[in-house]
Amino acid sequence: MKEIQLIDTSLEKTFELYEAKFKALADQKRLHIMHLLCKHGSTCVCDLVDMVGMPQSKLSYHLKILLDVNLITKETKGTWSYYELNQDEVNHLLSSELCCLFRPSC
Amino acid sequence: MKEIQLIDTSLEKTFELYEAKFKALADQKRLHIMHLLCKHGSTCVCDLVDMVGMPQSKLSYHLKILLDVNLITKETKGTWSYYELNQDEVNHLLSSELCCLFRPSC
DNA sequence: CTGATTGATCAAGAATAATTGATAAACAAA
DNA sequence: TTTGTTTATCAATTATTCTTGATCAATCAG
Repeated sequence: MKEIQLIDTSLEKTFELYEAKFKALADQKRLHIMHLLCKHGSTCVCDLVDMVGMPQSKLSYHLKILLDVNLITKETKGTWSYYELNQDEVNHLLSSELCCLFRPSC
Repeated sequence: MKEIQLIDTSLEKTFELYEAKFKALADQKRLHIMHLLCKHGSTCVCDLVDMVGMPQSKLSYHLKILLDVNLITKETKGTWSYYELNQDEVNHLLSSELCCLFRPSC
């Protein structure tokens, strides 16, 4: 009984975690951003703005959502912020077919 | 140029498709439902109501969302509706680790 | 037929998420 | 210091999604 509770609790935490990750993935614009980061590697926000054609504040909003669930990483150099796709996270989450959308070799 | 357009268009459609699938996955309750369907196999709504402890209309709402993106299937027998996890779809979408959450053998 | 059960759908309200334009903080260059 | 650039954040609006209780259609049992 107690064990079952423990199992249920950890399952609940697991579902909570994946809910957050899938929420981040559940948006065309963010999938596009991830695809671009995959194709171009580490990219700064000002370049991304041109690539995706959306206002900077909107882009930052979506980048933060992806960053918060570890789907991308960020490195700041001076005034610039460089974002990069987190391949490991993508691989752990998605099927190999789907990973192909976010894999440079595909 | 035309080719690039074609590629972009199909990518856009691809992102649109996965946005819908990830939206369906982006909810604890629905992940839980999928997990239950995986563990118990084909299950009717009235039994699911007890398992998940949510009102029937709410459950039907979430089942429809999963059904619409093909993550589960439905078979009606008389008054009863039996739902089942679509293993193939899950496997095509998620990593093998993650699939384990929705695979009877794990 | 009558009455009960199953499950989908609807309308209204509540809760979340996305968008926008403006501002602020951090840095760089003159 | 002053000016310009880069990026994050904020507040307000808009849009989307979720929840609830009620109702309806279909089926079944008596």
